[in-house]
Amino acid sequence: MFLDSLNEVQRAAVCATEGPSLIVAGAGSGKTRVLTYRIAYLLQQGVPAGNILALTFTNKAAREMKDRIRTLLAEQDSIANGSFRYLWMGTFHSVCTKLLRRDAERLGYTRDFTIYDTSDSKSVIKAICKERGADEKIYKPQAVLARISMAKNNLITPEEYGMNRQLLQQDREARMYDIATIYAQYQLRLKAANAMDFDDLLVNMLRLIDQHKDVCGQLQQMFRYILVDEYQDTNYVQYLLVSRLAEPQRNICVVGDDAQSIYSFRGADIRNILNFKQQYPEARVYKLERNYRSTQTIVNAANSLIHKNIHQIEKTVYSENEQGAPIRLCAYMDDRSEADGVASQIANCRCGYDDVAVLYRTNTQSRAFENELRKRNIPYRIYGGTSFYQRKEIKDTLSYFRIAVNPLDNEALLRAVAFPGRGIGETTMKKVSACGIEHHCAYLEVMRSPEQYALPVGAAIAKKLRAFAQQLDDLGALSEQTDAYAFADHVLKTTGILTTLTLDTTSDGIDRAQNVEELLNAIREFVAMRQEEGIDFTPITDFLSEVSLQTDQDEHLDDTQERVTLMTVHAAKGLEFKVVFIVGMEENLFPSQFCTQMHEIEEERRLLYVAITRAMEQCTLSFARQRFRNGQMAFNSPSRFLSDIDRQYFQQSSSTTPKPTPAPIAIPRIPSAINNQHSPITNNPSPITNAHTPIPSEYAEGSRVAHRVFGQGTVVRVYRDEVTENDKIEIRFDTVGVKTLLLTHAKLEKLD
DNA sequence: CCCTAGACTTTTTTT
DNA sequence: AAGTCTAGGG
Repeated sequence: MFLDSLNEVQRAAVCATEGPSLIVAGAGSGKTRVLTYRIAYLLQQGVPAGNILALTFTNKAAREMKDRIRTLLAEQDSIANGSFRYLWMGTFHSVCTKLLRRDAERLGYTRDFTIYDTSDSKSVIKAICKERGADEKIYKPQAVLARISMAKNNLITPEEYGMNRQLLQQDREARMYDIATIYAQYQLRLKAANAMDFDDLLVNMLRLIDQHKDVCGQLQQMFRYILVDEYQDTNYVQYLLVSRLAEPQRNICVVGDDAQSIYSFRGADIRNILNFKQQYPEARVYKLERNYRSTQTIVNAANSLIHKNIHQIEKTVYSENEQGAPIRLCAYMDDRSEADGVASQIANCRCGYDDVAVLYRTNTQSRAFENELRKRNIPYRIYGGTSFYQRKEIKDTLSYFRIAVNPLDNEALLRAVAFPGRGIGETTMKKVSACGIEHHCAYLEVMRSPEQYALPVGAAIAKKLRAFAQQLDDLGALSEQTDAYAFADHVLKTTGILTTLTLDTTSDGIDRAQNVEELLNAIREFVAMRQEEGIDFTPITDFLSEVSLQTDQDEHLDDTQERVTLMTVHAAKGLEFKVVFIVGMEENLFPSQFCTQMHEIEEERRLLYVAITRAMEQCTLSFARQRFRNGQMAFNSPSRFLSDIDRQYFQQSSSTTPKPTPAPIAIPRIPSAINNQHSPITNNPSPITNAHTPIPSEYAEGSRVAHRVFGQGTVVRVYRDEVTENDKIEIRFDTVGVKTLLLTHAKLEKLD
């Protein structure tokens, strides 16, 4: 029997299928294993796959789990093998989307509703703020959206928001007095556009089951077994959703680790897991405390760190693996030498590239490592950052699909109008949108018949508007009859997207054209895949709904080459690597500069805990004494967390070299006391770079030139900036002082 | 209306 | 550094 490979607690947790269970799973304790075995076990017990709902937090986790179950069932040669694909498994958001599409009409949406991503949402908020004449310096779209999102995650309606003293007080401190109204308008706009944002997917799902008892009953009947991974990262709405669906059978199994809760910034509430036992008094609790992944040194070092947190569930994670190598700590002069040092350590590493990961706090840190790895011909794979579907050219192209499927999608319309340029400008679209809002109709509708809505535009523009509306309407009609691939191909060719992109022969422009080609390929593959599943007709709407929640771009990059993995610590959750480098261990970076309160620092500490426990054999921490950030050099002291880790687990330094050295050196002194004070970022006005080479030019040093804006001046020098690889000219203007301009762009006139 | 050059701002993590 | 915003010229 396949349960033999589990330890006792694990097996018990797998087999306790009836009633609520809480599995507290320490890092590396085989949590995913228990979940996958549990599902496989259920299937083997004859539970139909369609009755099982498994919720994960990221796409990656869902994919991983699916693969593992597939493998497990294949090994077992199980009869359950075939039904595997009827499993309900995915992120909260993707499962909710699928369920919502079936019953969207009940909530006043069509089944083709659009999912607005963050940039769509921000754009809506920006428009609202502008219309209201709000100060853009204070009402930053991102900040406003964060407030709205927070409210939604806690199921607070706009009306409730307006009456909530605590929220209003917080807003007052940020000098935003109007969030409730903006929130209300925002919701109206989305509804009118037949669109939901990420949070709406969850909130509306909850509304659906709360307001429609039949749907609720049906889903409760269907999901007889519910499993939730990473339960410590669920927010209030997710908690309510799970609670509702689990009634009345209460076959709910949640898995999590409070020590790995790292998503409170998006509303995750650790109390969900802490209070589970109170919510389900009959729940069985399983504690998985033995770590199978890492060496004792790594586990103990991580423990010593996490014990510095005040709030935690009592739990002893231990390893019976080898003691293993000590944790290494490397100090570098700057970010570049850090990347250089890590790359050279990777090059000399005896293990395969697949076994190595470089983990960082922020996505922007990846660049330095990319450069150094490329220099050494070390293949790497980068996760996160701006995903394929966020790129401008892709978003532009997708907006044509979006509007064809959902003519109310105003954000898509605004994008489509702007690219490729067709003589309909911002001013005109401002009028169109104002008109659409006033008449409570889609912007597209206004464009169809501008005169009917008394749009104040000239006849020529009205004609352009009508023509474009007609084109989009035609696409809409076509999208229903044509296969996704044929449709996309048609859109690319008839709207001028392809021609415009191929016109640009700069290297970036070629990239963009290729990206769009790749999108077309992805659609072709999608259609082919569906065909294999026996679905003959795949309209573009199916592709859109599949793609809108997809964030990992290079999933289909299934090459066989071994690669080093580069990603944020957040993205690394749930993964493991033999060798892990955790870089940028500096104050104001890790922990992030934005945490001020203790609970935020504790979350960052948990984040480092997650990072360290990804390592199986070797873990190396590093920091730089100075690094380029936002175009300036920043000096930060080593992270306070370094002194939270018990010294005995570090490699003891044999000699202390005070000299700056490019090679990793043992840090002479770990900051001893906890430094509660944030050391401010020091700005160095003149970065210590000597990468400016004089180049020959028609503008001699000391010669007089004239600029159309800055007036006359004297050339100081002309040089090549090795960092940016731009040729620059520095001029001392008579009236405005010294300016540095791009040589190729500056429009200068020589004076003799 | 559209483009360009220059100024100005932004700072985390993800669905 | 990189992206967004704006003024001004075409």
